Amino acid sequence: MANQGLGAPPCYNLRIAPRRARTPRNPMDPQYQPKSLEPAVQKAWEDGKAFAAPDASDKPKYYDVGMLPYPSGKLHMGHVRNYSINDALAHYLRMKGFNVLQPMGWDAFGLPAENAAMANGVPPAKWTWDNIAYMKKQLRSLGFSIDWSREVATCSPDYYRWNQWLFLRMREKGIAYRRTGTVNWDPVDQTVLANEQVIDGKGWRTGATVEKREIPMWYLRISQYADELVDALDGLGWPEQVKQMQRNWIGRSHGVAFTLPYAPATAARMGDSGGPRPDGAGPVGLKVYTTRADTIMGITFAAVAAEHPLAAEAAKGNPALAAFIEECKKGGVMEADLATMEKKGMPTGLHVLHPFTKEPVEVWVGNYVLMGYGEGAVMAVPGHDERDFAFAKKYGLAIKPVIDVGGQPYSTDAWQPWYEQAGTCVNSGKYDGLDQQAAIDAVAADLAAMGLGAKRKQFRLRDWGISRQRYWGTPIPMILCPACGDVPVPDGELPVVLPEDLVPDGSGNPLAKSKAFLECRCPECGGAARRETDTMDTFVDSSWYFMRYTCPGAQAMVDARADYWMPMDQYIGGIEHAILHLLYARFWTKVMRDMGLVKFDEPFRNLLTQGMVLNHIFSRRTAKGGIEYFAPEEIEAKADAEGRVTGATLKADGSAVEYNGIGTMSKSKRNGVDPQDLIDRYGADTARLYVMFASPPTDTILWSDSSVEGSHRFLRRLWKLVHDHLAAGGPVAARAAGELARPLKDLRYKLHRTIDKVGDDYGRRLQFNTAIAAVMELLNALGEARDDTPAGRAVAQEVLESAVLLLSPIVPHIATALWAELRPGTRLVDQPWPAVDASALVQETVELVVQVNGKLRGHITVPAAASKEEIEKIALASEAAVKFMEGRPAKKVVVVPGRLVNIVV
RNA sequence: GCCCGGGUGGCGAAACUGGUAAACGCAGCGGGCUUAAAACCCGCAGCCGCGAGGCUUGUCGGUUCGAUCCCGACCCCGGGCACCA
Repeated sequence: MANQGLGAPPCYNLRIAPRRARTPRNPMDPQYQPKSLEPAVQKAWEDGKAFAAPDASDKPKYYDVGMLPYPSGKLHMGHVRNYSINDALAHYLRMKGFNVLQPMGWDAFGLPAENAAMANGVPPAKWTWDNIAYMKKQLRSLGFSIDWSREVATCSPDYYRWNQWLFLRMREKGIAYRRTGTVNWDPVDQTVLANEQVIDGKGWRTGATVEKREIPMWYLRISQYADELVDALDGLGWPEQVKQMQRNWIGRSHGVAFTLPYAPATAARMGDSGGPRPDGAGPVGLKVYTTRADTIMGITFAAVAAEHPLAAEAAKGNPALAAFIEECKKGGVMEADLATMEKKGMPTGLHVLHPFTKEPVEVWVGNYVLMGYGEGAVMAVPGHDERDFAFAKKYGLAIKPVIDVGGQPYSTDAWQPWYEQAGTCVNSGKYDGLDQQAAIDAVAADLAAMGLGAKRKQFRLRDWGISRQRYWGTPIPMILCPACGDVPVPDGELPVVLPEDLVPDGSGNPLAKSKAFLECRCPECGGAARRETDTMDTFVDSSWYFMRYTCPGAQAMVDARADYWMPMDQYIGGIEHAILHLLYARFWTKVMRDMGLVKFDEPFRNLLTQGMVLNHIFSRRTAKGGIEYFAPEEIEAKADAEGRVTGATLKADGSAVEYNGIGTMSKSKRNGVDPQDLIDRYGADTARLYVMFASPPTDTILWSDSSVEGSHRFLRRLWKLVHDHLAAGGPVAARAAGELARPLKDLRYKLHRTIDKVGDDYGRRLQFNTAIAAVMELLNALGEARDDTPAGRAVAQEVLESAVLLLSPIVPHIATALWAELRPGTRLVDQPWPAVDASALVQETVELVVQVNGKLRGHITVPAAASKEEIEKIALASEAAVKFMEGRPAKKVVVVPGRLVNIVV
């Protein structure tokens, strides 16, 4: 408008729409318009198949996978965070010359689909496939460099047939087997409940008190691989934290298993003499396992789980005990609940004998003894085991200290953490004075000599129960024949296809009511038979999907292409999967290896566990006693001065709701944040930049959308810097190495330091927030060093090209557009990662900090090559040193080259 | 309860191997540009103190010339605990 009226009658000017000067300019838009720019860039990638990964290449391969999403309906911020990290690495490694594969798929079986079906009557299959379609659109709009030709949905028969096939192979090898297991039972709905569906010991829909129930289930013998699963952790490029969690989970311990012989009356009751068996099968009595055999002289009672056979025997003719055992069946099976329960018990009236003193020891039933670990029975040493101690205090049982820890005084008044530390045996007869290991060895040897026991390696890890009494999962390919028993479905009849039109109603598995599915012929005798209606745990689905990505359409479970891509180079997903999913997938891989299907031992070479994206959780009880959740945006929350939420009401009607603290974003708790608003308002690049800049990937973040604006502002600034540079004379050749005057030399120093740092952040540290900050600093420095001379413009060109390349893994759309303008005729996707110019990093002087007694007092500038002695001299002569030494002599001078000088007076 | 993490300005964070605490950004304040607003640009900014200076990384204690970082105890928050995924 500045040239309004120039050379033309004003009346015409009013009619001409674009009143801006029509100077020849770059065809690109001077405004940053992600809405139009991003789809155009995405289309160009798609048309050029820019991210299709060939199954063979001269380049080294890099297989980069994000844990596949559950198709819950919409993406949430956790997904954006996860796949933005994956994608940044994928782009970075492509630029570093790797053949990169980044695939995507769907963990499509699971409970939420059944819940949705119950809520609105839509079959789980339709709900799931609709969600997949929507979420795929969202992922595409985020512009991730995914090779979509390899997509896997675990609910498609082409995929789950191989779950069934491998299950049958495992059964043949005895890895899959059937036995009873304990489940949560809702007595009102007459159905098995998932742990998640049990809230405070009650069914989530009915509010009824949950009970434990024993039912037959299929198990996979993961315990057979326990040693290898522990030992192989050492060689993995995983966070130490995750390896430690897996080690503790597997819980390999070295202890002693032995028998506490029955006392004579008990032996008679148990129908046995109490002596060694004539058949040599070992002595009869109560079998226990302990890692603390050194405390054996401190036994004051024994305790068994409520489910232990001895408890059942003792309950005969003891109504009080029978009632207690019955009471122990109340409540769910969750370990957290069992462990926090008040310790309760009851004497059985039965006795065993201490193996060495032969004194009678009373056997109790204790609700804190787990049937699933060891022998389901323990020798109780309240003096040195916290749980035994609490139990003994409650029931007035004797507490006998038998370990001395550094002479500290023992008191039975209250438990002290050091009571369970290793020490020296006391009050232990012949073992007195022995240290822990010597005592364990001696006790084990004596028990062995008596034929009562031996050292044993024990694991905490239990076999993997895969049976689920649910519809929306992989059918277990077994047939139950009244004549032949359990009969496997023949390979030729796989897959056993899950019908997709059933709608669960909350009263058990609809497969069990579907004649079409249920009724079949026995493959062995041809008689009428029934199909197994249990389906597989969805962790089966996620135990090998990453192998199937590598060989889409394979006629076997996997083919040779899996050997090219696997093992995976980088796996990224939430820390909540640190144990179960990652352990099961490792186990599954080893089984496949032992069957000759794959050649590697471990599936995931490197692992990044991203922190959770957390949000507030609000809920309230329903009239029936169940629970319902509310999204944070439906809530008006009140907070105290420290920002803690103290109360909350529903915006709609002002009714009170309960605040449940903060927790991970999930569909079931309704506290996920849909990133779609962000994408619609600011574009994918801003959303991606924001999640990457907010914090390091391993940190948890509490959701807040307040600083998104800043990320968008930065991209606009970048856009403007490039366009201002080009407007001042078009693209020029970037600065090559060579001598420059001071401000430009400093700018190039900053540039190449930044290239070095950003590469290190992407490639080694996997920390992106600091990489982005470094580029921000670089662009700030460019803005300050405005220089329109040819040399200045050449350095500016180099800085801008580099900044675009450095940011491109995180914001690929804007980077693609800006690159096309900075280097017309070339494409960003063809560019390598920028190289560091070592000559730009040479400096003549360095600035050091001067400290007196460890406190910062001033700065000195010294030649980069100065020796420690020279630096010390300059520092002592500096103004700051003279002032703060106050004439005192230096007792000591610490020189840290490149950092500081500390003068101690 | 057990196992694994975390706690730094008003907020997100940085400090990578024990060496300048608070880079980079958000929010804020002051100024410029504008008729005005938006956008943009410049500047200020941990706390106390007029200042010199002192204090500050959940709390308390220790090691060290020097501690956000190592050690001990405690408090709080998150993840997992085997049928949520």
